[in-house]
Amino acid sequence: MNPSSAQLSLDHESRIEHDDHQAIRLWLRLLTCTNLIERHLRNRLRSEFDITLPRFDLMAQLAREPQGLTMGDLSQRMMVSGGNVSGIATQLEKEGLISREPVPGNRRAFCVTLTAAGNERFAEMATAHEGWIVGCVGELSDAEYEQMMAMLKDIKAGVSAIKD
Amino acid sequence: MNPSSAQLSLDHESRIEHDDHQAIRLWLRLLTCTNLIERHLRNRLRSEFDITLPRFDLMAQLAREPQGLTMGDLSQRMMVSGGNVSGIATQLEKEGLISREPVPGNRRAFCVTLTAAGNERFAEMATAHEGWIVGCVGELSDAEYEQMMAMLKDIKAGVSAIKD
DNA sequence: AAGAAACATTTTATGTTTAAAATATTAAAT
DNA sequence: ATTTAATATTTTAAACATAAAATGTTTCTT
Repeated sequence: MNPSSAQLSLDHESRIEHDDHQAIRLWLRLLTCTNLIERHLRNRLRSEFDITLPRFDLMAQLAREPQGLTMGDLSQRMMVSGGNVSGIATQLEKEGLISREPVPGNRRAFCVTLTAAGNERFAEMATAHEGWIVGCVGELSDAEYEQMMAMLKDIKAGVSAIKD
Repeated sequence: MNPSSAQLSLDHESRIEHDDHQAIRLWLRLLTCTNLIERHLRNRLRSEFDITLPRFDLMAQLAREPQGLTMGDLSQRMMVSGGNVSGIATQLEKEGLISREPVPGNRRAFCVTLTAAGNERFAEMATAHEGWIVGCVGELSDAEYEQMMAMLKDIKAGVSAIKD
């Protein structure tokens, strides 16, 4: 109940054992950092713009592609299930921030785009959002940034190559 | 609908714009990597051990502390809300993998421990789990590992210092 | 001792997320 | 033409997650 530990904080990394593999330590630290940043962004979006992170995420993907994306595109890019996108899109549509229109040549697909209101709203949020992220990971030097990006690129490629 | 992009994959990073700050690129890549690994672990745990990641997570924290942890300890270390831990613990208890017993000197707290069955079950999973993680992030050299750990440590400290 | 404050947990209401099934459309192969 | 397979989305059910309220316990202050 009162574990004597030399650790500074209690989080995912608390579960590390002496003999754990390097890889596990790295993974748990990675997970902790991502969770901390994600929580921070989530809280800020809520308190300052009254929006959830998934909704912001969907809008961010659309802001990048003015011509629109299909539901499947969004699912892939947001890295969540299709059913999930369906629910989020329904809400954003109800709020008038996105529109879902049938694609002329393909009656299966829907083309999702930001409405004028959505664009305006997203622009407001994007600036603040960028500031928060710089506040989280902006302290690294250019060299460190390059190193980190390269290592993460390798990890990403490796994991993507794994077939479940 | 068919954005011409030089990118290799479609994920969180798809929303990067040319003029985005370094920090945003790093954050989105970090998020992508974590999501990919987490999804992989989740799929494996389900297909090979029929358990969810949160339940495994809770058991992993307990395996590290044989004397047990309180619900509050678990909430902090798993980085999720107390109510969430309550629900997960209820299920694991129902499955006989953990036990929740009152603490002698403190009638507010509960001491949560792995049962014998829970210990046995966790041991089986832990070996496989370590292998999966090594497969995800084990390709880095020792030097790279040290660099990454150091940078993430700084990020973690910085973000932890932010008061919402 | 009494009241106030902090603590530990559970419960409730709401929302998110996934996997899987269901529905429907399109494309390919007989 | 018909079947088959692949695609795109929605719906459903179960699990997960949070915030906030409720309950009960302990500690602190007076």
